[in-house]
Amino acid sequence: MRLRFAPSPTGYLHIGNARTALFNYLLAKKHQGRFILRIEDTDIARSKKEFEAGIIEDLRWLGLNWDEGPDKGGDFGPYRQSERLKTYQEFAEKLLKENKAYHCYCTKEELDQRNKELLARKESPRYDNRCRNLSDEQKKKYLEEGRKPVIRFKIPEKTIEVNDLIRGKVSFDTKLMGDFIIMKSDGKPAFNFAVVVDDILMRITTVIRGEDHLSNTPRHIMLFEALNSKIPEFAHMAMTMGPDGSRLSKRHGATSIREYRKLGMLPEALFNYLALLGWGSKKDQEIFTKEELIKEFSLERCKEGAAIFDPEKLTWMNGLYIRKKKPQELAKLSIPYLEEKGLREKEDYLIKVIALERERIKKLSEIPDLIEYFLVEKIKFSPEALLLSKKPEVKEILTSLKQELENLSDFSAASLEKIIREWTKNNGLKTKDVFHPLRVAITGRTIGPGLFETMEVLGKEKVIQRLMEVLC
RNA sequence: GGCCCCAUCGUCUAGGGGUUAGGACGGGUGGUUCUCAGCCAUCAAGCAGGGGUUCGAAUCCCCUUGGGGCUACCA
Repeated sequence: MRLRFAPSPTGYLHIGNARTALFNYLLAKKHQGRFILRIEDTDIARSKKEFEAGIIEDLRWLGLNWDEGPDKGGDFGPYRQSERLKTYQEFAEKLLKENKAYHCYCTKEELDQRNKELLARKESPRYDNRCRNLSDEQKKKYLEEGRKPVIRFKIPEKTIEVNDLIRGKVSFDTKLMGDFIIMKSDGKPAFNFAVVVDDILMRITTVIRGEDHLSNTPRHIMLFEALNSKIPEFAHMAMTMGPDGSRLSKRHGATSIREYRKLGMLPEALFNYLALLGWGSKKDQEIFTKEELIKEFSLERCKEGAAIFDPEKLTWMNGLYIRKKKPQELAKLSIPYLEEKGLREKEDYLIKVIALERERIKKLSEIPDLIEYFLVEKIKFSPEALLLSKKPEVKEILTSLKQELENLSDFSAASLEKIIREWTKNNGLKTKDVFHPLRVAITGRTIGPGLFETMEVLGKEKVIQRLMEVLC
Protein backbone atom coordinates (compact mmCIF):
# COMPACT_ATOMS: atom_id res chain seq x y z
CA MET A 1 0.00 0.00 0.00
CA ARG A 2 1.39 3.39 -0.98
CA LEU A 3 -0.16 6.64 0.16
CA ARG A 4 0.92 10.20 -0.31
CA PHE A 5 0.43 13.65 1.03
CA ALA A 6 0.91 16.29 -1.63
CA PRO A 7 0.90 19.86 -0.34
CA SER A 8 1.57 22.99 -2.34
CA PRO A 9 4.24 25.13 -0.78
CA THR A 10 2.16 28.29 -0.94
CA GLY A 11 1.89 28.83 2.79
CA TYR A 12 2.39 27.16 6.11
CA LEU A 13 0.87 23.77 6.81
CA HIS A 14 -2.86 24.33 7.21
CA ILE A 15 -4.83 22.54 9.92
CA GLY A 16 -7.03 20.91 7.30
CA ASN A 17 -4.09 19.70 5.26
CA ALA A 18 -2.36 18.42 8.35
CA ARG A 19 -5.47 16.40 9.06
CA THR A 20 -5.37 14.95 5.56
CA ALA A 21 -1.71 14.12 6.01
CA LEU A 22 -2.50 12.50 9.33
CA PHE A 23 -5.19 10.24 7.90
CA ASN A 24 -2.86 9.18 5.11
CA TYR A 25 -0.13 8.52 7.63
CA LEU A 26 -2.37 6.48 9.91
CA LEU A 27 -3.66 4.28 7.14
CA ALA A 28 -0.21 3.75 5.67
CA LYS A 29 1.22 2.77 9.04
CA LYS A 30 -1.73 0.57 9.88
CA HIS A 31 -1.06 -1.53 6.81
CA GLN A 32 2.72 -1.34 6.98
CA GLY A 33 2.56 0.65 3.76
CA ARG A 34 4.61 3.59 2.58
CA PHE A 35 3.77 7.18 3.38
CA ILE A 36 5.11 9.52 0.75
CA LEU A 37 5.58 13.27 0.72
CA ARG A 38 5.30 15.03 -2.60
CA ILE A 39 5.65 18.74 -3.13
CA GLU A 40 3.29 20.21 -5.72
CA ASP A 41 5.16 23.30 -6.70
CA THR A 42 4.16 23.85 -10.31
CA ASP A 43 2.57 27.16 -9.45
CA ILE A 44 5.81 29.07 -9.60
CA ALA A 45 4.19 32.37 -8.78
CA ARG A 46 2.89 31.26 -5.42
CA SER A 47 5.28 28.49 -4.43
CA LYS A 48 8.12 29.37 -2.13
CA LYS A 49 11.09 27.35 -0.94
CA GLU A 50 10.65 28.65 2.60
CA PHE A 51 7.11 27.29 2.70
CA GLU A 52 8.32 23.90 1.57
CA ALA A 53 10.84 23.91 4.39
CA GLY A 54 8.17 25.09 6.79
CA ILE A 55 5.75 22.36 5.81
CA ILE A 56 8.45 19.73 6.16
CA GLU A 57 9.40 21.04 9.57
CA ASP A 58 5.82 21.11 10.82
CA LEU A 59 5.00 17.64 9.52
CA ARG A 60 8.04 16.31 11.31
CA TRP A 61 7.15 18.20 14.46
CA LEU A 62 3.69 16.65 14.36
CA GLY A 63 5.29 13.26 14.11
CA LEU A 64 4.16 12.41 10.58
CA ASN A 65 7.29 10.79 9.28
CA TRP A 66 7.36 9.87 5.62
CA ASP A 67 9.22 7.05 3.96
CA GLU A 68 9.90 8.81 0.69
CA GLY A 69 10.06 12.49 -0.04
CA PRO A 70 12.02 15.37 -1.52
CA ASP A 71 14.37 15.53 1.43
CA LYS A 72 15.11 11.83 1.70
CA GLY A 73 14.56 10.50 -1.78
CA GLY A 74 13.13 7.11 -2.67
CA ASP A 75 12.82 4.79 -5.64
CA PHE A 76 10.06 6.71 -7.36
CA GLY A 77 11.30 10.28 -7.35
CA PRO A 78 11.74 13.06 -7.92
CA TYR A 79 9.29 14.08 -5.21
CA ARG A 80 8.96 17.66 -6.31
CA GLN A 81 6.79 18.45 -9.31
CA SER A 82 9.08 21.19 -10.47
CA GLU A 83 11.71 18.50 -11.04
CA ARG A 84 9.55 16.35 -13.29
CA LEU A 85 8.48 18.96 -15.81
CA LYS A 86 9.94 16.98 -18.68
CA THR A 87 8.00 13.91 -17.69
CA TYR A 88 4.69 15.71 -17.86
CA GLN A 89 5.56 16.91 -21.31
CA GLU A 90 6.36 13.38 -22.42
CA PHE A 91 3.08 12.09 -21.08
CA ALA A 92 1.21 14.91 -22.78
CA GLU A 93 3.06 14.19 -26.02
CA LYS A 94 1.95 10.61 -25.78
CA LEU A 95 -1.70 11.58 -25.38
CA LEU A 96 -1.34 13.97 -28.30
CA LYS A 97 0.11 11.24 -30.48
CA GLU A 98 -2.68 8.87 -29.57
CA ASN A 99 -5.20 11.55 -30.41
CA LYS A 100 -6.44 11.63 -26.82
CA ALA A 101 -5.44 15.25 -26.43
CA TYR A 102 -5.08 18.28 -28.69
CA HIS A 103 -3.76 21.80 -28.86
CA CYS A 104 -6.16 24.57 -28.08
CA TYR A 105 -5.38 28.10 -29.20
CA CYS A 106 -8.13 29.97 -27.42
CA THR A 107 -6.83 32.78 -25.27
CA LYS A 108 -7.73 33.36 -21.69
CA GLU A 109 -9.66 36.45 -22.71
CA GLU A 110 -11.72 34.61 -25.32
CA LEU A 111 -12.49 31.87 -22.85
CA ASP A 112 -13.56 34.32 -20.18
CA GLN A 113 -15.74 36.16 -22.63
CA ARG A 114 -17.49 33.01 -23.82
CA ASN A 115 -18.05 31.78 -20.29
CA LYS A 116 -19.58 35.09 -19.38
CA GLU A 117 -21.97 34.83 -22.29
CA LEU A 118 -22.93 31.29 -21.36
CA LEU A 119 -23.57 32.34 -17.82
CA ALA A 120 -25.70 35.23 -19.00
CA ARG A 121 -27.83 32.74 -20.88
CA LYS A 122 -27.96 30.60 -17.73
CA GLU A 123 -25.99 27.89 -19.36
CA SER A 124 -23.09 25.99 -17.85
CA PRO A 125 -19.83 27.81 -18.32
CA ARG A 126 -17.52 25.30 -19.88
CA TYR A 127 -15.17 24.91 -22.78
CA ASP A 128 -16.99 24.10 -26.03
CA ASN A 129 -14.22 21.85 -27.38
CA ARG A 130 -13.96 24.05 -30.44
CA CYS A 131 -10.26 23.38 -31.05
CA ARG A 132 -10.73 19.62 -31.15
CA ASN A 133 -10.67 19.40 -34.92
CA LEU A 134 -8.69 22.35 -36.15
CA SER A 135 -7.30 22.15 -39.67
CA ASP A 136 -3.56 22.50 -40.14
CA GLU A 137 -4.26 25.78 -41.85
CA GLN A 138 -6.11 27.19 -38.85
CA LYS A 139 -3.41 26.02 -36.52
CA LYS A 140 -0.81 27.73 -38.66
CA LYS A 141 -2.80 30.92 -38.67
CA TYR A 142 -3.16 30.92 -34.90
CA LEU A 143 0.52 30.26 -34.47
CA GLU A 144 1.33 33.15 -36.77
CA GLU A 145 -0.86 35.34 -34.60
CA GLY A 146 1.55 34.51 -31.83
CA ARG A 147 -0.90 32.40 -29.85
CA LYS A 148 0.62 29.95 -27.45
CA PRO A 149 -1.47 26.79 -27.31
CA VAL A 150 -2.46 24.78 -24.28
CA ILE A 151 -3.03 21.05 -24.45
CA ARG A 152 -6.50 19.83 -23.66
CA PHE A 153 -7.64 16.34 -22.88
CA LYS A 154 -10.32 14.96 -25.15
CA ILE A 155 -13.05 13.81 -22.82
CA PRO A 156 -14.74 10.55 -23.84
CA GLU A 157 -18.52 10.58 -23.40
CA LYS A 158 -19.40 8.20 -20.65
CA THR A 159 -20.45 7.82 -17.06
CA ILE A 160 -17.62 7.60 -14.61
CA GLU A 161 -18.12 5.82 -11.38
CA VAL A 162 -15.91 6.66 -8.44
CA ASN A 163 -15.90 3.99 -5.80
CA ASP A 164 -15.08 6.13 -2.84
CA LEU A 165 -13.84 4.33 0.25
CA ILE A 166 -15.64 6.77 2.52
CA ARG A 167 -18.75 7.65 0.53
CA GLY A 168 -19.43 4.63 -1.65
CA LYS A 169 -20.31 4.90 -5.32
CA VAL A 170 -20.48 8.35 -6.85
CA SER A 171 -21.13 8.77 -10.54
CA PHE A 172 -20.45 11.57 -12.95
CA ASP A 173 -21.61 12.19 -16.48
CA THR A 174 -18.73 13.44 -18.59
CA LYS A 175 -21.14 15.04 -21.07
CA LEU A 176 -21.39 17.85 -18.57
CA MET A 177 -17.68 18.61 -18.69
CA GLY A 178 -15.65 20.47 -21.22
CA ASP A 179 -12.28 19.25 -22.40
CA PHE A 180 -9.89 20.35 -19.71
CA ILE A 181 -6.39 21.67 -19.85
CA ILE A 182 -3.58 19.27 -19.05
CA MET A 183 -0.65 21.45 -20.13
CA LYS A 184 -0.66 25.19 -19.74
CA SER A 185 0.70 27.49 -22.42
CA ASP A 186 3.88 27.99 -20.42
CA GLY A 187 4.65 24.29 -20.68
CA LYS A 188 3.71 23.54 -17.09
CA PRO A 189 1.27 20.77 -16.30
CA ALA A 190 -2.14 21.67 -14.93
CA PHE A 191 -2.86 20.30 -11.49
CA ASN A 192 -5.28 17.62 -12.61
CA PHE A 193 -2.71 16.22 -14.99
CA ALA A 194 0.34 16.45 -12.77
CA VAL A 195 -1.42 14.60 -9.96
CA VAL A 196 -2.26 11.69 -12.19
CA VAL A 197 1.18 11.43 -13.74
CA ASP A 198 2.76 11.60 -10.31
CA ASP A 199 0.43 9.06 -8.80
CA ILE A 200 1.16 6.69 -11.67
CA LEU A 201 4.91 7.13 -11.43
CA MET A 202 4.95 6.95 -7.67
CA ARG A 203 2.83 3.80 -7.74
CA ILE A 204 0.26 5.32 -5.44
CA THR A 205 -2.35 2.73 -4.52
CA THR A 206 -4.63 4.75 -2.27
CA VAL A 207 -5.47 8.41 -2.43
CA ILE A 208 -6.89 10.04 0.68
CA ARG A 209 -7.60 13.70 0.08
CA GLY A 210 -10.09 16.45 0.75
CA GLU A 211 -13.62 16.39 -0.52
CA ASP A 212 -12.79 19.37 -2.71
CA HIS A 213 -11.14 16.88 -5.05
CA LEU A 214 -14.11 14.58 -5.38
CA SER A 215 -15.48 16.46 -8.37
CA ASN A 216 -12.07 16.34 -10.00
CA THR A 217 -11.79 12.61 -9.58
CA PRO A 218 -13.65 11.66 -12.80
CA ARG A 219 -11.09 13.73 -14.70
CA HIS A 220 -8.32 11.86 -12.97
CA ILE A 221 -9.91 8.52 -13.71
CA MET A 222 -10.23 9.37 -17.41
CA LEU A 223 -6.57 10.28 -17.43
CA PHE A 224 -5.53 7.07 -15.71
CA GLU A 225 -7.52 5.19 -18.30
CA ALA A 226 -6.07 7.15 -21.20
CA LEU A 227 -2.60 6.42 -19.89
CA ASN A 228 -3.41 2.72 -19.47
CA SER A 229 -2.65 2.84 -15.79
CA LYS A 230 -4.13 1.17 -12.80
CA ILE A 231 -6.55 3.47 -11.02
CA PRO A 232 -5.81 3.92 -7.33
CA GLU A 233 -8.46 3.66 -4.67
CA PHE A 234 -9.95 6.95 -3.59
CA ALA A 235 -11.16 8.22 -0.25
CA HIS A 236 -12.43 11.76 0.06
CA MET A 237 -12.60 13.13 3.54
CA ALA A 238 -14.89 15.99 4.48
CA MET A 239 -13.47 19.46 4.80
CA THR A 240 -12.33 21.13 7.96
CA MET A 241 -14.50 24.12 8.79
CA GLY A 242 -14.27 27.23 10.92
CA PRO A 243 -16.72 27.99 13.73
CA ASP A 244 -19.17 29.61 11.31
CA GLY A 245 -19.33 26.49 9.16
CA SER A 246 -17.42 27.89 6.23
CA ARG A 247 -14.09 26.53 5.12
CA LEU A 248 -11.46 27.11 7.77
CA SER A 249 -9.49 30.13 6.67
CA LYS A 250 -7.41 33.00 7.93
CA ARG A 251 -10.39 35.06 8.89
CA HIS A 252 -11.17 32.44 11.53
CA GLY A 253 -7.88 33.21 13.26
CA ALA A 254 -5.03 30.78 13.58
CA THR A 255 -5.21 28.14 10.86
CA SER A 256 -1.72 26.81 10.53
CA ILE A 257 0.06 24.17 12.52
CA ARG A 258 2.84 26.68 12.98
CA GLU A 259 0.59 29.10 14.80
CA TYR A 260 -0.69 26.49 17.20
CA ARG A 261 2.81 25.30 17.74
CA LYS A 262 3.87 28.82 18.68
CA LEU A 263 0.93 29.10 21.03
CA GLY A 264 2.37 26.15 22.83
CA MET A 265 0.32 23.21 21.71
CA LEU A 266 2.05 19.88 22.13
CA PRO A 267 2.43 17.79 18.98
CA GLU A 268 0.88 14.75 20.65
CA ALA A 269 -2.18 16.82 21.58
CA LEU A 270 -2.59 18.15 18.07
CA PHE A 271 -2.06 14.68 16.65
CA ASN A 272 -4.69 13.21 18.93
CA TYR A 273 -7.17 16.05 18.43
CA LEU A 274 -6.88 16.06 14.65
CA ALA A 275 -7.45 12.33 14.52
CA LEU A 276 -10.78 12.88 16.26
CA LEU A 277 -11.94 15.39 13.67
CA GLY A 278 -13.99 13.30 11.30
CA TRP A 279 -13.11 9.97 12.80
CA GLY A 280 -14.32 8.30 15.94
CA SER A 281 -13.64 5.13 17.80
CA LYS A 282 -16.49 2.74 18.52
CA LYS A 283 -15.40 2.87 22.12
CA ASP A 284 -15.89 5.96 24.24
CA GLN A 285 -12.19 6.59 24.07
CA GLU A 286 -10.83 10.01 23.09
CA ILE A 287 -7.28 9.97 24.32
CA PHE A 288 -5.08 7.86 22.10
CA THR A 289 -1.39 7.34 21.72
CA LYS A 290 -0.02 7.40 18.21
CA GLU A 291 0.31 3.61 18.27
CA GLU A 292 -3.29 3.16 19.39
CA LEU A 293 -4.46 5.46 16.62
CA ILE A 294 -2.53 3.51 14.03
CA LYS A 295 -4.07 0.32 15.27
CA GLU A 296 -7.63 1.63 15.54
CA PHE A 297 -7.89 3.86 12.50
CA SER A 298 -10.05 2.88 9.58
CA LEU A 299 -11.65 4.67 6.67
CA GLU A 300 -14.98 2.95 7.35
CA ARG A 301 -15.28 4.92 10.54
CA CYS A 302 -14.61 8.26 8.89
CA LYS A 303 -17.51 10.70 8.93
CA GLU A 304 -18.88 11.94 5.64
CA GLY A 305 -19.93 15.30 7.01
CA ALA A 306 -17.67 18.28 7.48
CA ALA A 307 -16.15 18.90 10.90
CA ILE A 308 -15.67 22.20 12.64
CA PHE A 309 -12.26 22.73 14.11
CA ASP A 310 -12.67 23.57 17.80
CA PRO A 311 -9.65 25.28 19.36
CA GLU A 312 -11.26 25.00 22.80
CA LYS A 313 -11.31 21.26 22.79
CA LEU A 314 -7.78 21.22 21.45
CA THR A 315 -6.76 23.45 24.33
CA TRP A 316 -8.42 21.14 26.84
CA MET A 317 -6.63 18.18 25.36
CA ASN A 318 -3.37 20.06 25.35
CA GLY A 319 -3.76 20.75 29.07
CA LEU A 320 -4.28 17.07 29.58
CA TYR A 321 -1.08 16.20 27.78
CA ILE A 322 0.77 18.92 29.63
CA ARG A 323 -0.32 17.48 32.95
CA LYS A 324 1.05 14.12 31.85
CA LYS A 325 4.48 15.56 31.15
CA LYS A 326 7.30 15.49 33.64
CA PRO A 327 8.20 18.89 35.11
CA GLN A 328 11.70 18.68 33.73
CA GLU A 329 10.35 18.16 30.23
CA LEU A 330 7.98 21.08 30.61
CA ALA A 331 10.75 23.22 31.98
CA LYS A 332 12.75 22.52 28.87
CA LEU A 333 9.81 23.25 26.61
CA SER A 334 9.09 26.49 28.43
CA ILE A 335 12.50 28.03 27.87
CA PRO A 336 11.82 29.62 24.47
CA TYR A 337 8.64 31.17 25.83
CA LEU A 338 10.44 32.51 28.89
CA GLU A 339 13.28 33.93 26.86
CA GLU A 340 10.82 35.70 24.64
CA LYS A 341 9.69 37.59 27.74
CA GLY A 342 13.24 38.17 28.87
CA LEU A 343 13.00 35.64 31.65
CA ARG A 344 15.76 33.23 32.47
CA GLU A 345 16.18 30.82 35.34
CA LYS A 346 18.32 28.00 36.66
CA GLU A 347 17.00 24.63 35.60
CA ASP A 348 16.45 23.00 38.99
CA TYR A 349 14.53 25.99 40.32
CA LEU A 350 12.48 26.20 37.11
CA ILE A 351 11.56 22.55 37.45
CA LYS A 352 10.28 23.09 40.97
CA VAL A 353 8.25 26.09 39.92
CA ILE A 354 6.75 24.32 36.95
CA ALA A 355 5.91 21.30 39.06
CA LEU A 356 3.78 23.61 41.18
CA GLU A 357 2.05 25.32 38.27
CA ARG A 358 1.75 22.38 35.92
CA GLU A 359 -1.94 21.71 36.37
CA ARG A 360 -2.78 25.29 35.52
CA ILE A 361 -0.95 25.28 32.19
CA LYS A 362 -3.10 24.87 29.12
CA LYS A 363 -0.62 26.12 26.54
CA LEU A 364 3.12 26.52 26.85
CA SER A 365 2.79 30.18 25.93
CA GLU A 366 0.97 30.78 29.20
CA ILE A 367 3.93 29.68 31.30
CA PRO A 368 5.76 33.03 31.59
CA ASP A 369 2.73 34.84 32.98
CA LEU A 370 1.90 31.93 35.21
CA ILE A 371 5.28 31.66 36.88
CA GLU A 372 6.62 35.19 36.58
CA TYR A 373 6.33 35.93 40.31
CA PHE A 374 8.68 33.07 41.04
CA LEU A 375 11.34 34.49 38.77
CA VAL A 376 11.39 38.24 39.16
CA GLU A 377 12.83 40.35 41.91
CA LYS A 378 9.94 42.78 42.11
CA ILE A 379 6.52 41.23 41.75
CA LYS A 380 3.53 42.90 40.19
CA PHE A 381 0.30 43.07 42.12
CA SER A 382 -3.06 42.40 40.55
CA PRO A 383 -5.57 45.18 41.35
CA GLU A 384 -7.48 42.87 43.62
CA ALA A 385 -4.33 41.74 45.41
CA LEU A 386 -3.10 45.29 45.86
CA LEU A 387 -6.36 46.34 47.46
CA LEU A 388 -6.24 43.49 49.91
CA SER A 389 -2.61 44.03 50.85
CA LYS A 390 -3.38 47.61 51.88
CA LYS A 391 -5.99 46.71 54.47
CA PRO A 392 -4.92 47.60 58.03
CA GLU A 393 -6.12 44.31 59.52
CA VAL A 394 -4.17 42.44 56.88
CA LYS A 395 -1.03 44.39 57.66
CA GLU A 396 -1.49 43.62 61.30
CA ILE A 397 -1.71 39.90 60.65
CA LEU A 398 1.23 39.90 58.32
CA THR A 399 3.40 41.89 60.71
CA SER A 400 3.17 39.37 63.48
CA LEU A 401 3.27 36.45 61.08
CA LYS A 402 6.50 37.80 59.65
CA GLN A 403 8.13 37.64 63.04
CA GLU A 404 7.00 34.07 63.41
CA LEU A 405 8.49 33.16 60.07
CA GLU A 406 11.75 34.92 60.67
CA ASN A 407 12.37 32.62 63.58
CA LEU A 408 11.60 29.55 61.55
CA SER A 409 14.57 27.51 60.41
CA ASP A 410 12.79 24.65 58.64
CA PHE A 411 11.13 26.32 55.66
CA SER A 412 9.67 23.17 54.16
CA ALA A 413 6.03 23.12 53.14
CA ALA A 414 5.18 20.65 55.89
CA SER A 415 6.87 22.69 58.56
CA LEU A 416 5.36 25.94 57.29
CA GLU A 417 1.91 24.48 57.26
CA LYS A 418 2.25 23.21 60.81
CA ILE A 419 3.55 26.50 62.18
CA ILE A 420 1.14 28.75 60.32
CA ARG A 421 -1.90 26.66 61.13
CA GLU A 422 -0.93 26.64 64.78
CA TRP A 423 -0.34 30.36 64.79
CA THR A 424 -3.71 30.93 63.15
CA LYS A 425 -5.46 28.82 65.72
CA ASN A 426 -3.65 30.41 68.64
CA ASN A 427 -4.67 33.84 67.47
CA GLY A 428 -8.28 32.84 67.08
CA LEU A 429 -8.26 33.50 63.34
CA LYS A 430 -9.78 31.65 60.42
CA THR A 431 -7.39 29.96 58.01
CA LYS A 432 -8.61 31.84 55.01
CA ASP A 433 -8.16 35.18 56.76
CA VAL A 434 -4.50 34.35 57.17
CA PHE A 435 -3.67 32.22 54.16
CA HIS A 436 -5.18 34.50 51.61
CA PRO A 437 -3.40 37.71 52.70
CA LEU A 438 -0.18 35.79 52.97
CA ARG A 439 -0.51 34.49 49.45
CA VAL A 440 -1.28 37.95 48.16
CA ALA A 441 1.72 39.44 49.91
CA ILE A 442 4.24 36.97 48.61
CA THR A 443 2.86 36.38 45.10
CA GLY A 444 0.99 39.55 44.26
CA ARG A 445 -2.01 37.53 43.19
CA THR A 446 -5.07 35.90 44.58
CA ILE A 447 -4.68 32.64 42.73
CA GLY A 448 -1.92 30.09 42.59
CA PRO A 449 -0.67 26.75 43.80
CA GLY A 450 -0.76 25.58 47.40
CA LEU A 451 0.44 28.33 49.73
CA PHE A 452 3.02 26.32 51.64
CA GLU A 453 4.50 24.70 48.56
CA THR A 454 4.77 28.13 47.03
CA MET A 455 6.57 29.43 50.11
CA GLU A 456 8.94 26.52 50.19
CA VAL A 457 9.93 26.99 46.57
CA LEU A 458 10.29 30.75 46.94
CA GLY A 459 12.46 30.23 50.00
CA LYS A 460 12.67 32.02 53.29
CA GLU A 461 14.66 34.95 52.06
CA LYS A 462 12.24 35.92 49.29
CA VAL A 463 9.21 35.35 51.45
CA ILE A 464 10.47 37.63 54.23
CA GLN A 465 11.61 40.16 51.67
CA ARG A 466 8.21 40.30 50.05
CA LEU A 467 6.44 40.58 53.38
CA MET A 468 8.64 43.52 54.23
CA GLU A 469 7.80 45.24 50.98
CA VAL A 470 4.10 44.92 51.62
CA LEU A 471 4.42 46.13 55.19
CA CYS A 472 6.49 49.19 54.62
C1' G B 1 -26.87 28.31 -13.29
C1' G B 2 -25.26 22.89 -13.94
C1' C B 3 -23.09 18.70 -11.45
C1' C B 4 -21.37 16.31 -6.92
C1' C B 5 -21.09 15.57 -1.52
C1' C B 6 -23.16 16.16 3.31
C1' A B 7 -26.90 16.74 7.76
C1' U B 8 -27.54 13.26 15.95
C1' C B 9 -26.88 18.44 21.91
C1' G B 10 -23.48 25.17 20.54
C1' U B 11 -18.92 21.86 19.00
C1' C B 12 -16.48 16.71 18.19
C1' U B 13 -18.90 12.14 18.07
C1' A B 14 -21.42 6.81 19.56
C1' G B 15 -25.75 4.57 17.99
C1' G B 16 -27.44 2.06 11.31
C1' G B 17 -35.37 -0.59 12.39
C1' G B 18 -37.62 -1.51 19.11
C1' U B 19 -32.11 2.55 23.40
C1' U B 20 -34.53 6.61 29.42
C1' A B 21 -30.59 8.53 22.09
C1' G B 22 -24.48 7.22 25.15
C1' G B 23 -19.68 9.84 25.73
C1' A B 24 -16.27 14.21 25.30
C1' C B 25 -15.38 19.74 24.93
C1' G B 26 -17.76 24.09 26.43
C1' G B 27 -21.73 25.91 30.08
C1' G B 28 -24.53 25.44 35.08
C1' U B 29 -24.63 23.49 40.13
C1' G B 30 -22.43 20.93 44.28
C1' G B 31 -18.18 18.46 46.79
C1' U B 32 -12.76 18.38 48.00
C1' U B 33 -9.39 22.79 49.62
C1' C B 34 -5.93 28.36 51.87
C1' U B 35 -7.35 30.71 46.38
C1' C B 36 -7.09 29.08 41.38
C1' A B 37 -6.43 24.86 38.73
C1' G B 38 -7.17 19.73 39.06
C1' C B 39 -10.20 15.78 40.58
C1' C B 40 -15.17 13.78 41.76
C1' A B 41 -20.48 14.14 41.49
C1' U B 42 -24.56 16.29 39.09
C1' C B 43 -27.79 19.22 35.63
C1' A B 44 -29.26 21.59 31.06
C1' A B 45 -28.63 20.81 25.90
C1' G B 46 -29.68 16.96 20.02
C1' C B 47 -31.91 13.14 15.78
C1' A B 48 -33.14 20.20 10.24
C1' G B 49 -38.47 19.97 8.14
C1' G B 50 -42.16 17.21 5.37
C1' G B 51 -43.82 12.89 3.18
C1' G B 52 -43.52 7.65 2.56
C1' U B 53 -42.02 2.06 3.81
C1' U B 54 -43.05 -0.60 8.47
C1' C B 55 -46.66 -3.23 13.91
C1' G B 56 -42.53 0.10 14.97
C1' A B 57 -37.94 5.09 11.89
C1' A B 58 -32.60 9.01 14.61
C1' U B 59 -31.77 4.54 11.70
C1' C B 60 -34.38 2.65 4.99
C1' C B 61 -36.57 5.65 0.52
C1' C B 62 -38.22 10.40 -1.67
C1' C B 63 -38.80 15.68 -1.50
C1' U B 64 -37.70 20.38 0.73
C1' U B 65 -34.42 23.29 3.40
C1' G B 66 -29.63 24.33 4.94
C1' G B 67 -24.29 23.83 4.44
C1' G B 68 -20.00 22.58 1.51
C1' G B 69 -17.35 21.48 -3.03
C1' C B 70 -16.30 21.38 -8.38
C1' U B 71 -17.38 23.90 -12.82
C1' A B 72 -9.71 28.29 -13.62
C1' C B 73 -3.84 28.45 -18.35
C1' C B 74 -4.95 27.80 -8.62
C1' A B 75 -3.64 23.51 -6.31
